[in-house]
Amino acid sequence: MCKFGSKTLVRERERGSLGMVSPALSFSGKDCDFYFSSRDDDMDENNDRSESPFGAGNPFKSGKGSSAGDRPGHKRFRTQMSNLQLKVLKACFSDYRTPTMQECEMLGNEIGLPKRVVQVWFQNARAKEKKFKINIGRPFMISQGSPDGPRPECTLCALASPGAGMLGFPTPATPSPAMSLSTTPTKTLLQTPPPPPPPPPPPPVPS
Amino acid sequence: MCKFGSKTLVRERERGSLGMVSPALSFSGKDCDFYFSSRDDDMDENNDRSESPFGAGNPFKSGKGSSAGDRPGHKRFRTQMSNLQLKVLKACFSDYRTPTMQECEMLGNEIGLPKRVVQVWFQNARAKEKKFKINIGRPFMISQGSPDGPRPECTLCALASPGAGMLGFPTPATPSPAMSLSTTPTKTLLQTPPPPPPPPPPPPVPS
DNA sequence: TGCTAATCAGTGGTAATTAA
DNA sequence: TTAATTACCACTGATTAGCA
Repeated sequence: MCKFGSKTLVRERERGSLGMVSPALSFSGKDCDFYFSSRDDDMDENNDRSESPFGAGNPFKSGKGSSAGDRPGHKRFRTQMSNLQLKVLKACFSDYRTPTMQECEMLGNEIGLPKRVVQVWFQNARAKEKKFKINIGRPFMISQGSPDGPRPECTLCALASPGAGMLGFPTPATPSPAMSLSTTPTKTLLQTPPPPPPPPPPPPVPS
Repeated sequence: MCKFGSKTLVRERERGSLGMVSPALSFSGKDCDFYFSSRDDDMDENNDRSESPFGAGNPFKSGKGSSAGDRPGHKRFRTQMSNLQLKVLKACFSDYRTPTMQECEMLGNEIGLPKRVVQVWFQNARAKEKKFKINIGRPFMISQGSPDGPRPECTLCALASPGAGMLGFPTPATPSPAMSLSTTPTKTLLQTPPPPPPPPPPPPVPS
């Protein structure tokens, strides 16, 4: 089984092209260096966006092809996100924790970060949130309406509360199997409202 | 280790389509721009891909007889279906599980996917369904009213699928017992009307 | 140092292939 | 065609490592 291979990202998930109505973030962020890790697991594709409003000065992309990471003596690049970028990311995160690749890409374009970075940020954010929840929920003192408590509500509909910030999630700290519903409601990130909901039923083959 | 299922989410979102009525798929999907997958390793893609509603990019795989797949170093192309496409496919699947070649072709045209992809999808769908059926019939706790599927929705809000009939397609193909619920009903949040909560998308950035 | 971006390693779903 | 495999790919959890 091949575990990972490089990925060519050809994938297109649900193309949010729909209407991305994104709020046009026109930030003037400042720095955003991307680096590319071309390691296996991820793909990186650097979309070249060298001119994004967020400023992209990419330091130098490590040569990519060759695993830049394993290079001893090579520093790993660490993207320094601007406040603005973080703000946007957090805002989005409160809405949905697991954007699709495509959404990551769009969002990345909006704020001037490579898709990969956005993706990683979300991953880390999810991890962080989870860890946090577990911590507070653990110790004996769970009694109470614990903040994170096992909220019976459904993750589907209970999106995080807007103001909630990261912890807005209902998901119980414990990943109960049953819950694997993973809250990820993937939806179009930037709330693209475009096409109404139309699940066009399949026509029984137009014969 | 039960981790959560991952991705599944992207796909099957709400499936209330059961009733789906008007088909009307009039997509013009056919564009099919194909991208040739870039090859070898990383590279990336970046260009935005097509814009058709379906986006279908058909990679036209297997082109020549030289089995595209066996080519070492050559990645096998993997079609990434959009939600819309999946929705349609599932809906169709609920109607008839074994469409003819012709039907596959027509359907493919409607949604912008090559006949072959449609055909394969149906094959896999049948296989998955079968597997699923076998699985649920076994393990403990199957009690539930629904013979076919786990109901992912939440009772609180009942947001998810109303009738959730799962079109005949039990999405959860997960083998793991515990996970069987992982059907992640991902739904399109976007359209979730419920919470008026205005998810602040990306803040308008103060320039 | 703590926070967190990036990476490593492993898991699971599923599109595409191959065998029967 | 079905059944079994193979290969792709996004995700999670755990680490590693940069920088305030």
